[in-house]
Formats: sequence, C-alpha cells, structure tokens
Amino acid sequence: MSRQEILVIDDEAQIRKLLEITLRNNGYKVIEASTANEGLVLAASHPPDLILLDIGLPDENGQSVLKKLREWYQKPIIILSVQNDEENIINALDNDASDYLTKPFRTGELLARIRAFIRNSDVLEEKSNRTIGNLFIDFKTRTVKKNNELIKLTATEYTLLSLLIKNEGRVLTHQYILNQVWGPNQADQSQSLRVFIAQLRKKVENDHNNPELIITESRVGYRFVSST
Amino acid sequence: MSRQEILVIDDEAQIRKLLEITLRNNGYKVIEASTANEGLVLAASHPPDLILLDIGLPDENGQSVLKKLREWYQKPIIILSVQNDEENIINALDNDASDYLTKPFRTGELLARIRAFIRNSDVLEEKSNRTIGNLFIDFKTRTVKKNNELIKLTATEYTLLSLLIKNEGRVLTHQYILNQVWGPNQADQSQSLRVFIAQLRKKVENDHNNPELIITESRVGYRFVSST
DNA sequence: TGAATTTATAAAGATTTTGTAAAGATTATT
DNA sequence: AATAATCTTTACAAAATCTTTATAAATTCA
Repeated sequence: MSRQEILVIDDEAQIRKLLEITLRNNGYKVIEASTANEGLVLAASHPPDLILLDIGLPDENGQSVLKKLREWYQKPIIILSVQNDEENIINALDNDASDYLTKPFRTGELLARIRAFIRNSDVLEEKSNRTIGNLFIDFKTRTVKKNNELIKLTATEYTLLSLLIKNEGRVLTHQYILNQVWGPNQADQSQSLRVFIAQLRKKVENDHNNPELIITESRVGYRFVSST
Repeated sequence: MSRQEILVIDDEAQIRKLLEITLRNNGYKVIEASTANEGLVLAASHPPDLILLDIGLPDENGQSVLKKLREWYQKPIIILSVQNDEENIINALDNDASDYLTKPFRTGELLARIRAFIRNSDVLEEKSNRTIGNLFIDFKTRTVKKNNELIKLTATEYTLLSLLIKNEGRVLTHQYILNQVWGPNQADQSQSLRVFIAQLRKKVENDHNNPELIITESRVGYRFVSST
C-alpha cells in the first residue's frame, strides 16, 4: 500500500510543525494549509486520505469549512479544537466530523485515532459482522455473543449497540444517538439513553463499573472503543 | 469463474455511464436498461448475477418493479436512491431488496457491496431438506416430520414454517414475514401472524409454552433457532 | 475545594407487544 | 347446499419492554 496522505488545516505554525513531524515520522505524507480557503483548495485538488481540521480558523468559521468539505468528501475528518469549546465540538460532530481532539493533545492518541480511522474507512461498511475483544456481533442474523455465548438484547438495546459498533472508535453525540435510535423530533429521551447505556454495559462489559467498550465522553456523547 | 453480469436499471444516462465504466473496469459485464419495462424484459430474457435498480424511475414505480422482479429473481438486487428518501428505502428492504445506496455514492462503496453480495450468493446453495433436532422438513415434497411422524400443516402454516427454516438463525421482522407470506400491501395481518405462530408451536415444539425452535424477538419479529 | 452539572443505577409505573381461546367469516370439498 | 377445513377477527390475559422517578456517584468548572 502506498503512503497515506493527511491534510492538516491549521493556522498555528507551531501546531502544523508538530503534526508534520509526528505524522511524517509515522509514515504518513503530510500536506499543510494555514487557512480555510487554502485547505479547501488543496483538499479538492488532491483529496487526502484523512483531514485534520482546526475548528478555530481565523479566516472562516470552522463549521462552515466542515460543511463544505462534507458536501463531497467522505473520508475521515478529525477536528482539532481548544479546550472548553464543547459547543463547537458537538456542533462539528453533529455535522459529521469523524472525531475530535482537544489541544494540547498527546501525539500517541492522535496517531491511534488516525490509524483506526484510516484502517476502518473502507473495510468497515461492507462487513456483516464484527469481533471486538470477546464480543461478537452479527448484523445479518441480529445476534450478539460474549465469550461465545449468545446474549439476549431487546430491540432498543440492539439498535443502540449496533449503532455504536458500526461507528466504532468514533464519538457519537447524544443528539445523534437520540435521533438515530428514538427517531427525530422525539421528546427528550436522554434519561432513557442513560438507562439503556447502563443496561448494555451490564450485558456486554466484563465489569460494568469499569467499562472498556462503551466509553462515556462527558458532555459530548458515547464512543464504542476502537478495536486495534 | 466466468465474468459476472450486472444489470443496471436507471433512467439517468450519466449514472449509467458512470456505473458502466466503474463496473467494467472491475471485471464485470454490464447490461443497461433505461426504463423499468426494458429492465424487466432484459432481466427475464437473460438473468444477471446482480441487479442495480434505481428506485426513482419515471415510467413505473420502483417498488413495483422490485416486487415483479422478486416474484422469480432470487439473486441480489441493490437499490439506488436519492438521499432523504427513507420511506422508499425501508419499503424496498421490506420488499426484499438486498441493500441500498444513496446517490451520490462512492464507487468504492458500491464495489465493496457488490463483492460482498456476489460472494455470498454462490454459497447460498439451497438444500432440499433440513433436519433440526427432532424436526425434519422436506422442501421438495412439502412435508414435515417430528420424531419421524408426519405432521399435517395447512398451506399458510407450511409457508411460514419453511420461510423461518430457510432463514434459520436469523431474525425475520414482522413486516418481512407478512410480505413474504401474506404478500405485499396486505392489510395488517400481524394478529393472524401471531395466531399462526401459536399454531405452529403447538404442532412443532415439544412444549409449546417453552418454545425452543421458534423464538420470539420482541418488537422485532421471530427467529427459527440456529442449528449450529 | 465545593457548588453545579452531568452521568449512573435501581426500582416502580406505564405502555406496548405477544399469546391464546374461541367465535365469526371465508374458502374448498363432497 | 351442506360440511369440513382454513383463515381472520375479537377479546382478554400475560409477558416483555420502555419510561420515569428518585437518588447516588462522578465529573466539570469557577
């Protein structure tokens, strides 16, 4: 396989430098843009395998950049954002960002996410089953096994779990989950969501007090861990 | 293995062209139809290995084309649909479409799905009888035996049971069962379905109060237990 | 740190779905 | 036409699922 290309869109030269070195050392080819406009042009003229997008660009609102990209670009877009910018992060995820990282971030974490997304971006959709650790889900037959034993899930539990797994490694916002599982313009079911997450953890986790599969992203949503 | 043949039924010449080139470059033989009628004729005169069907054809409702095809065509039918046409998509899946793609679609995704389906459809060779526990069904003679004793089933009972067994291990939704057994756009027969399930259990299960073969998946449908 | 917000969980309550018997309607058979 | 067989509908009970309530625990932020 040829080298994967990553487009970095960020106005801070320091961050770009850091990303460039880190990514290059890990075998990726890096293309850099310092403005939204430049980023959009580069992405269009030479579509990369993944985009790292700073949501706080000076020349154009990051959300709008994201939307413009998503009109045609389907591969992973990971948002970079400063801390305490939850509104923006959630907005971005609702606009179909693949994931987010808050600056400053650990490069190890960044690399892990990138690997997960690049690996999954093609393969995942066509598979009719997944194995994650000792958990196995078969979308065709609608069955879930833990340690090879069938687990009984209710309709909603299954819908929720399969949604999480189909988006493994990716944060799903509360709003997104609610829309997908309970349908749109539903009364607020966020308490129900919490109850169902708890139920799922009891059935699916080894120790439901220390969830290793269904991860809470406080104030944002939930994430099914990415299988390495 | 000789080249797989794919029939494309779509009124938009642009899309047909795109599909034709993509598919041909990937080793498939492509047959094209620009109207529902032409598609039906071509499919019948020269059955392809897979059909790509645009659900928004001008001359005839896509659902009706799908139903007509499904009366005799068992291989994969993948639906092409514009976005935000969920009702149509769900309807199509209920009418036994194999999968769907919303336009615009990534060609990579399309190819992946096609590969997955063509791969599977070979394996799905139909057996002419099955034994599950002490139950034996012969599809050729339409007979069912329990502990080697012939069981008398009515036509509907047999249709329902054989549908379940042919899909053993997999959940069949109420809607799917209703479409398959009672035919499409039937008044809601879900109460009848419940009655028939009860009748079948009395005839087929060892203890109809503890069904071990025909399993209820609450709010979803029924599943004939997996024999593996 | 300590208040405020968010998340987790158990248990009660409400709702929906499913199962079953039996009556009524329809279709097929003699 | 009468009878038998099959299918649908009705009515109600039982089971399963989902939502809400109440409260505890954890997390975030000033």
